[in-house]
Amino acid sequence: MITRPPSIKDVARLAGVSTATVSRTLNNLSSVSPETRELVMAAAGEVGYRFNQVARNLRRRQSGAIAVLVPNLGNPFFSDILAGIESVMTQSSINVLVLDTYGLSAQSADIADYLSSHRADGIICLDGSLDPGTFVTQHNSGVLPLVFACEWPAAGNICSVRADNIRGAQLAIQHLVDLGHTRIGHAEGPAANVLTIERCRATIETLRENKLAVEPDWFFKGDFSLESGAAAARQWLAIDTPPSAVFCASDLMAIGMISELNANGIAVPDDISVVGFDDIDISRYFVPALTTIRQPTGQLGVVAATTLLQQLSAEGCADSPALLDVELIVRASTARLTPGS
Amino acid sequence: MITRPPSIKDVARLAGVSTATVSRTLNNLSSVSPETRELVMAAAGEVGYRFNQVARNLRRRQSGAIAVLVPNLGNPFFSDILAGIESVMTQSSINVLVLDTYGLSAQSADIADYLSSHRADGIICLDGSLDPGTFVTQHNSGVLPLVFACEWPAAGNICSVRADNIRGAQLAIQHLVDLGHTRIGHAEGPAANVLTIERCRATIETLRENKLAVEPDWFFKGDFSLESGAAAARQWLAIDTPPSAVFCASDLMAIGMISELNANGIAVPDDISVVGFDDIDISRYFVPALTTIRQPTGQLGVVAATTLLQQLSAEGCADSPALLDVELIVRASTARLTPGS
DNA sequence: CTGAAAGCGCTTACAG
DNA sequence: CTGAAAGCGCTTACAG
Repeated sequence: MITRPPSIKDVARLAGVSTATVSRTLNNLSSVSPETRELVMAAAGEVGYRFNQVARNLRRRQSGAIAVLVPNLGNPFFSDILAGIESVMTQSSINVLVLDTYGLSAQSADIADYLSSHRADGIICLDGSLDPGTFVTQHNSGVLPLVFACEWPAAGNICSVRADNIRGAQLAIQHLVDLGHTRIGHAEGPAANVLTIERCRATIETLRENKLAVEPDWFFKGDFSLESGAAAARQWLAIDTPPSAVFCASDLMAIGMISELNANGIAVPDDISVVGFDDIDISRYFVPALTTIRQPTGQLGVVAATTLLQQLSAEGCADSPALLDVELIVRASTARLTPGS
Repeated sequence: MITRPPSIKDVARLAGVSTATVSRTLNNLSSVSPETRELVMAAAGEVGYRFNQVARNLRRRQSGAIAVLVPNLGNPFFSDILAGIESVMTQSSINVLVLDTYGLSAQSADIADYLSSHRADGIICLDGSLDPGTFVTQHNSGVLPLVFACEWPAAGNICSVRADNIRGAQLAIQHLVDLGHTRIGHAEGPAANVLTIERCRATIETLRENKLAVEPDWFFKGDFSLESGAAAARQWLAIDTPPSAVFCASDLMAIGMISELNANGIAVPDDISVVGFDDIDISRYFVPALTTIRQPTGQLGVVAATTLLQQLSAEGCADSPALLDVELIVRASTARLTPGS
């Protein structure tokens, strides 16, 4: 025979106290006497009591969950951030909902609908292309507590945590300059993406500071993906005087590019130096091992989660974005410019 | 001034009907007359009504969420499965909670605790090392609806969806045999893992069927990771008569192995052929492009989600596990055995 | 330190 | 087709 699971009512009855006292005990409120506490805990154990989060959430008018909007779950870079977020939230006993915005981005109404039905108390958004207006779903025209991580919307003053993309691009370009390269190109991320814009701008500025040419033909459009790296390689192959070094906006692009160059008889780093961005796990095992800019991926998730937690406890968000350090990792895909190349 | 968000009570008042009627309208129950329906919808729009899932869930004694237990979120293979699950669940308006079991596996009590507080209505577990007993958290000593995907517990008759690992290993080994290899090794996944066991067993059987040696020294212990592939390479280098071909239990291991071999002057496929397993995105861009066994990763997630949905609607689960097809993808990391190697 | 009671925002048998 | 009412399992001012 199927009975319903025990509630605090059953615990209260067995312990001979009120449900209020059971609740206080379960919540570790100090106002419960040690004797009563023991009584309640014993009763809870005896009836096999299991706390019901849904009931608490309804009463507290919250969902007990935060939503993470991921542009593309399949991308290891994003899932690493997600792992960082998850580790923090689990400790706070907050549920982590994942939403893949891939495909949904177009109709962000879907996302707004989803979030508007009181499913999440806050949001971490890894997709900078999403209009923050999407999240204005609260009553009182308020916005759900919201933190952008990694990417962020170009407009407005939104709470965000970021890697130092400017410095990343500077490090990459300066590294190539220091190796003697004078013809340096850049394989870009998706147009309009803030990361694309920052890395691209810093690339150009650093080239100028070094009095090097900024040659439009050496800037290849892409979208962070493996395939767009391969496409950049094909463009490179078609250029009369191609750059001797290319800074790619992601490791995946660098890998795609090197792969396609290789298939066409161009050797890295002998014929061309390539720098990536991200330092995903595979980079150090790629052949050649990738020189790249390391982002603190997991840390990005951890800080974003911590920041959101602060917002949830009404502490607000710092005015300026949290900027996390990046680091140049020199491996085998870059080399000193040799006369032949 | 902060007011509370409108509830069906507010909608009912404005529409001049009962909350029951509002609820029926919102749930698209046919028993509502078209006129009333319109009245209600108009009122809902006017007050800016947003449905409250938490309240529904409490009333229906459910959580409206399923939990996905992932051994390691950072592994692109798992996040691809997660993406498949997410796509199905979102359509059914069910929340997807992610739990990284990395680190928690030891104290599976944590997981049991988490799940026992009525947070999830069902579970998809990608971690075969987790004891299904962990999920016996329901009252009536019932088990939460549960589907294992990709991995599964060795003991018992648990609902699961799997790739055809046996056939995958057969395809890999037969491919190497067909290329003329006679000394064939295997880089294994983690000990005690069902995938390791199945792939290993099928490897041995296929070698025997082809009357080839099963040489213990040619079986390298690993754990699916890049680093364990590199470790296998170091072992390979230390062998007097090493195998001329190695089947790796994962693409990551294959990549790690090839990378380390390369660093030691051994060329793939000239000196040794290597086959992977999974066909992760990067495999076709690796240098050399990986010959591998393709698993229908996203599909694995989709089928697991669909299966769990069936269980949730009390349709139960098929007795035999769902077996998804795998496919041999021949690329550049394997080659015909040449006299020199 | 503890209890009685109201209430979170829904759903759903029951009655009409 | 519709309403009145009970109830999901908690929390929390209020009173003592």
